[in-house]
Amino acid sequence: MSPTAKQQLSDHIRFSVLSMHWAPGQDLDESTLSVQFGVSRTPLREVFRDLAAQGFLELRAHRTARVAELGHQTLREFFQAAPMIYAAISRLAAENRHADQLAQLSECQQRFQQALAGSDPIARALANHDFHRQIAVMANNRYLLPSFDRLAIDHTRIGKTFYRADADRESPQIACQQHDDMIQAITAQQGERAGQLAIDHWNLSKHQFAQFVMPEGLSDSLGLGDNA
Amino acid sequence: MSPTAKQQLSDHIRFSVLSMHWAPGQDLDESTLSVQFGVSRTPLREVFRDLAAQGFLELRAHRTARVAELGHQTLREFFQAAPMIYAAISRLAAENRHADQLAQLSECQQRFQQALAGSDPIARALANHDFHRQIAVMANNRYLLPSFDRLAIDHTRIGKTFYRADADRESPQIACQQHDDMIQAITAQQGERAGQLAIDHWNLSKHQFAQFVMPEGLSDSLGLGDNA
DNA sequence: AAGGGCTGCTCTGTATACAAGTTGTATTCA
DNA sequence: TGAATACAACTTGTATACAGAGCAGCCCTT
Repeated sequence: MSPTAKQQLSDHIRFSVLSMHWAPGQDLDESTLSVQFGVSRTPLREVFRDLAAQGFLELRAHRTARVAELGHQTLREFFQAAPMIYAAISRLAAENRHADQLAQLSECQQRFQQALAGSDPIARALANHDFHRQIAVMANNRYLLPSFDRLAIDHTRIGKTFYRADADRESPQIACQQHDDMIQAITAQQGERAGQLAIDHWNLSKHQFAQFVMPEGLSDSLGLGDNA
Repeated sequence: MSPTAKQQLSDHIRFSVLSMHWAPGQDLDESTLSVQFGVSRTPLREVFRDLAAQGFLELRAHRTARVAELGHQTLREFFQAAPMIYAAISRLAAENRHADQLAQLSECQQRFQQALAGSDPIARALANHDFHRQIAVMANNRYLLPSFDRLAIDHTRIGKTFYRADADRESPQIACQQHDDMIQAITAQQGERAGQLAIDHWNLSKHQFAQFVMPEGLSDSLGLGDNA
């Protein structure tokens, strides 16, 4: 077995989940994947456990592994937790970032801009995902990171669900500008400003979600008012 | 193999870590534990991975599993994240709790009071741990729970580190009263009040930590001022 | 004809043997 | 005498075979 086979498998699953190539709730077959990646079931199951802990998959005893569900209850919990965690992560990133991490963040933003220029919505979503995760790494807090990761996974998946090419033609540019502002605030170690920018960024994202028709009454219960 | 052997193993490790019976950084031997609990290495390693994901252990490739470290950097991150998460959890518990969960919370508090009456500091710490985790469950948010769990693990371990039987004779009673207040706020679904009570509770806990001599300069950097 | 239970199949969970990597130790050379 | 290197013992990682639980389909009963 190749030394990177496990990593390739893990990357493949993460990509398939984030891109919604695998639908929420979809079953995964151990033996199929194990032959596909030339890995035996033992390390494959370890990968499953790791990814389940990170929020990509769900494991149930004596039952097949599944892509993490994304239902009404999940959405409700997502909207309750996201703005708070995002603001905290952004503030801490400004306070705790190391100078050598700033270049990496700029690289993420560059890749995001390139993805915006392109036409692949999945590439956009993943570049955006990487940008925000880099900020989370710079926040340098092992207690907040697992929550952030779970939020980011579902944020990317929800974004894919709600994506419409015909609407919000200007939103990506606004988001891009907000990214630049966040880089600036983090570079200048302006924690409060970084936190506020995260809220603004969240509200933009939420606005896109809100443009869709929600199941009756859901819109209110998701707290779609402004968090500013 | 007994169907509960894995659970027993998992419980034993959790208890050993939380009680500080196993010191932070201590190595764990797979084969010893596997014979001790009558489980083969395969399920044992799965337990290790789960507990590592929850913050009890740390796994490094090709190296022995360890009890999660608890150093200066960890403490710093802990003090940055704890008040915010605790307040959010408490507020959400008040907003989202189901009526049938209130009885369980009261039971936890009862057990805590019994532990206070007793003389075993570890039993106190674990009862306190269970009480707060019940609140976290009632918050009913899958995104915040992993962060809370990691914080609670280290909070309990830090409490054990800083425990002195000779000091703070009245603190446990204050904490107990605060628990009762939190139950009241959660029962009445007063989110804001529950959040404030969590902050108060945190400040009491922090005060106990602050009574100890910190490594030079650490006290300031941990944000030991009031969060109220 | 419909409901419940039985049987057989499939997939998950576990044990064990083997491979690969790491660490400690001893030996050799400068 | 000290350091570097090769070797050996041990630990972790992986593959595979087997055991046991869930699930579907069928038959039997009512």
